[in-house]
Amino acid sequence: MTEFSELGLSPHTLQAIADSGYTTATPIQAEAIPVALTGQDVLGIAQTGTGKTAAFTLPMIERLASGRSKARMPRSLVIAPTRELADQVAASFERYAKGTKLSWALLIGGVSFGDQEKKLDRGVDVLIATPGRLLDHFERGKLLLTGVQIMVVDEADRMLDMGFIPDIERIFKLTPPKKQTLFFSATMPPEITRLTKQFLNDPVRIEASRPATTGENIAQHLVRIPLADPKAKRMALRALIDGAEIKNGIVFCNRKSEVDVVAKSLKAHGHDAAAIHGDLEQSVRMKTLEAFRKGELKLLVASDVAARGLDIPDVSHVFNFDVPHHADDYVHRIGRTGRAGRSGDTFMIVTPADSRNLDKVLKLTGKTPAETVLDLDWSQAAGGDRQREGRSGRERPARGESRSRNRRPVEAQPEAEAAAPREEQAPREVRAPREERAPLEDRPAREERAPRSRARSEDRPARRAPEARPPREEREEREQTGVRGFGDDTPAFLMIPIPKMAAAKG
DNA sequence: AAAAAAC
Repeated sequence: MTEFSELGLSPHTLQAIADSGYTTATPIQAEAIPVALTGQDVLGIAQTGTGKTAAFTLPMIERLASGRSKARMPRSLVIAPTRELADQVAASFERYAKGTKLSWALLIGGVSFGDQEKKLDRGVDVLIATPGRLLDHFERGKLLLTGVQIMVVDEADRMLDMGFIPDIERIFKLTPPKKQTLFFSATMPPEITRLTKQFLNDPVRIEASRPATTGENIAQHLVRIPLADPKAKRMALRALIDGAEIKNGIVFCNRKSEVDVVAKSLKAHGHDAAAIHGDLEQSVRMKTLEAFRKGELKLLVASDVAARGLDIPDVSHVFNFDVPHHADDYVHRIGRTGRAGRSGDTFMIVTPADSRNLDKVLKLTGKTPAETVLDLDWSQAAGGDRQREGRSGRERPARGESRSRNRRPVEAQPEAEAAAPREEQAPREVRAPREERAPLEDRPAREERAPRSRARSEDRPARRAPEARPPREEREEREQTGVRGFGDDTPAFLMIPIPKMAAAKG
C-alpha cells in the first residue's frame, strides 16, 4: 500500500487528493507518478479502473505548475478515443488542479467550436481532446502544437480499433520531438508497439493490468433462450431484471438501434432506464451518464461506447442483451461491475444464433458460467412474428418499412400484457450452486470441439504471413517506389503493407 | 455483423 504522500507530490496537490477522499495510491499511480514527475516517458500497460487517469493528471499538474501558456499554444495535450473519456480526464483536472492557475480546455466533437476557440485564444495549459476535433481546430489554424511539453495518449489500443492511429501519428509529428510522453494502453498489439518505438523516448514500462480473464468477484450467468428473436430477448431481459436485486445496472446491446428499442421497451414496462450510444446528441449522452453516476438513473442501456473507459463507479449488474462481436468486449463489458473488489452479477442472453460468438467468449474467459433457466412462455414472443416467418425469424425488416412497422407493436402489444402480473412474470430461476457450475464433463466436451477453431487459427497465420512480411527485395522495392513525395519523412503508416486487400483479391 | 470519431 502506497500513500500519495510518498510519491513526491506537492502539498497543494496532496490536499486536493485528500479533499477528494483518497489516501492510498493504486499500483499504477504508485509506479507511474514518481517516474512521470522526473520528466521521463512512461509506457503504462493498464486497463480502465486501475486509476490511470490520476496517474497522469497528477504529475502533469505538478510539472505545469510553473510557467504560463501562450495563446493557441497549449503546453500539454491529452488524447483520448471517446468524448466521454476525454470529458472524464477534464473532470480529473478540474478536481485536482482546483486552486492552481492551470487552465484547461476540452476539445471534443458534437459541441460548438465557439467556446473551444475562445479558450484556445486565451491560452490553455492543458488540452484534452479527441483526435478528430483536435485536428479540425489545427486545420482551421486555431492551434499550434509546437509548445507541447507533455503529451498523453490514453487507451491507445482502443484508438487502434477505431482507426485513429494515423491521426495519432500526425499529432505526434505536430508536437516537438523533445517532450515528455505518457502513453497508456490496455494491450500491446504490434501496431501499438511500433508506435511506442517510433515516438517514445526510452520509456519506463509500467504494467498494472489485470489478466484478460475476468475477476473472481464477478458472478457470470448465462441465459439460454430457445429463439433468436428480439422480442423474446426483451422478455428474458425483463424477467432477469425483475428477478434480481439491482442497485444499478448496464444493459449492453450490439447495435445502436437495439439500444433505443430496449431502452424504450424497459421504460414502457415501468423501469428506470435510459439509452446511451454514439448517435445521441452529446449533451444527452453527458446528461444520461451524469444521472447514472449520481444514482438518479438505475438502468443504462448502452452500446459499446460505454464498455470501456467510462468512469462509472460501481455497478451491481451487467446484462449482455447481445453476445458481443468480439470476446474482448465481453471482458470490458462485465468489467463495469465487480470493481474495487466488490461483487457483481452479470447475465448474458444467448440465443441459438449466438453459438459462435459465445464460443469465443468462453474460450477467452476460460470459464463456464452458471446457466440461469428462465421459465417463460416463449410463444408470446414468437406469436407476433409468426406470420412473417418468411423473414427467417430474424426480424430485420428492409429499410423504409422498418420503423413504422416495428415500433408500436413492439412496445404496445402482447409483450406489455405479458408483463402485467409481476408474480407470474418473475423468473423461476434455477441457479446451479457455484461448485456445480462447471460440471467436469462439460470441459472436455468443449475442448473437443476446439479442433475446428484450432484448425482455423493454424491456417490463418499461414495465409497471412507471406503477405504481412514480403521478401526483403520486394519490401525495399516498395519502400523505394511505393510511396513518393515524402523524402525521408515518409509517415510510417504509409509504409504498412495492406495484407487484407491483397488476400481478398487473390 | 457493430461501435467509435470531424464538419
